[in-house]
Amino acid sequence: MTSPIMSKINHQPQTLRDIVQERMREAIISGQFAPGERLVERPLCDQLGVSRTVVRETIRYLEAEGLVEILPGKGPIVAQLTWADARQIYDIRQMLETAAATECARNITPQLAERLRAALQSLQEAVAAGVPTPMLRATTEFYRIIFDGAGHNVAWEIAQRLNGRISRLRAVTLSTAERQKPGPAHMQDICEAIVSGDAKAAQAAIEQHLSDAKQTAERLLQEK
Amino acid sequence: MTSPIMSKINHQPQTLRDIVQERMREAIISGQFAPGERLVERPLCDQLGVSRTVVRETIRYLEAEGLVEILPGKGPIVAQLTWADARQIYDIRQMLETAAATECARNITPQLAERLRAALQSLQEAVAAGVPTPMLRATTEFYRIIFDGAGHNVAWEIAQRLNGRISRLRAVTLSTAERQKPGPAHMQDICEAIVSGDAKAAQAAIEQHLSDAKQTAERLLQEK
DNA sequence: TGCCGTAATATGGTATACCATCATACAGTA
DNA sequence: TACTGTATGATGGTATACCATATTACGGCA
Repeated sequence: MTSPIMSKINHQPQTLRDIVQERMREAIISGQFAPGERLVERPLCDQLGVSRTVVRETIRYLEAEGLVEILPGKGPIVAQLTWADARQIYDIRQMLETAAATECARNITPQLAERLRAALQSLQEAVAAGVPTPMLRATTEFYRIIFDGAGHNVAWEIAQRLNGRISRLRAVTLSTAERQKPGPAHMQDICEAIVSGDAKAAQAAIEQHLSDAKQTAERLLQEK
Repeated sequence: MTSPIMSKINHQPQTLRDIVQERMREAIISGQFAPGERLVERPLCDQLGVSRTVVRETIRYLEAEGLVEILPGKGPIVAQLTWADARQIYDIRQMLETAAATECARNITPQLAERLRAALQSLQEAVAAGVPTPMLRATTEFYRIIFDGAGHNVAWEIAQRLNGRISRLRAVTLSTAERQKPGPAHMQDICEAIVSGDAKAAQAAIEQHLSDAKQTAERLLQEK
């Protein structure tokens, strides 16, 4: 009875909601809907082959996530990002990531170090290949390990949500900054600092990295 | 035509959703539903006099806020708070509040100082009266001014959401700690530090305050 | 008496129907 | 021709209907 064969089977009903949520979030984050664009429910339903119930519940969720805004009396639109908000998001990310890196450095173990190095490796390969999506994914994975190593799951959720809101900026900052060396170099600094348990250095590397990203983002948002 | 009488009238449709959202959030935060308690939709509908559509959309929103969890194949329950999560929440709050106080101190103006002092006054009166709800409200208002003065609206939203998740703890920590002097004293320290533009002192006061709250919270959650 | 199977019930998931409101377009009139 | 009023369509808000699943309760059988 205690054999793994007879352990509780993992039966996750995977509702339509979950699928649609995932798809719409991805669509917004990847820029398939422009900021400010109206999300008209019925066409979305046709497109996804589901009922309005599902789409509307999804919209409520994404609204709470900050990816969608509701214009009262009008309807949902894709959230628009101001520079004022973006700036704050970068600042908050810096706090969260710094704290996570510090704690992660404190908790460092050989296994954790190995995972970090592997993630860094993947990241560098993705950067070398130059394809945006895998780069973003690898970057996310790298940070996920840091937050995980720190035991900062709450902060991770917040950071992820914030990242969703600045996704458009991230896509561009990654493809410009990251490809031109400093980005991956920073990542390597961060990795090495954490692995060697040097919290101060990690903090500095993260600060450097994010202030670069912030600057690039500012240029982008200002010119628009 | 430029007279205020003929300016655009402020017509906000106030949907049932908004009302129900407010009510249910309040109900959860104020502890009218116990953590882990199932939120059965139909009874809620009867109670509130609305359709399941409205209740379900509200649940989706509160789920994203972290106040409600969905057990797959079961349904929604009031989110349960572990000490591991609570601890992180206090840490994140400390970062956000410290940053806000620092920035607020940097931006201090006579008007802002006046608003802060007034809020502190109200807070002290509420504490003197000893009624929990006004105390919570006054505390919230005090912090709101700090975040507002810092221009940290994004951080404020995050802090508010985190506060929702630890509301039960806050209610208790406020009624124990705050009434016994240190709480209000800390608030006064924070206020004075900001008003005099002393960011370092504000940071120290906030740290002191939150580490107290964190300790009280830990005792509470451990014993449960 | 205890266990198993089936029926009834509770409950969430999904689809659809209906209504109110707002925008738009068209037609009629001055 | 210009303006106004009405009709039509688009769209979100809300309610309801229906289905699938999971739990519970009860009754029959060994």
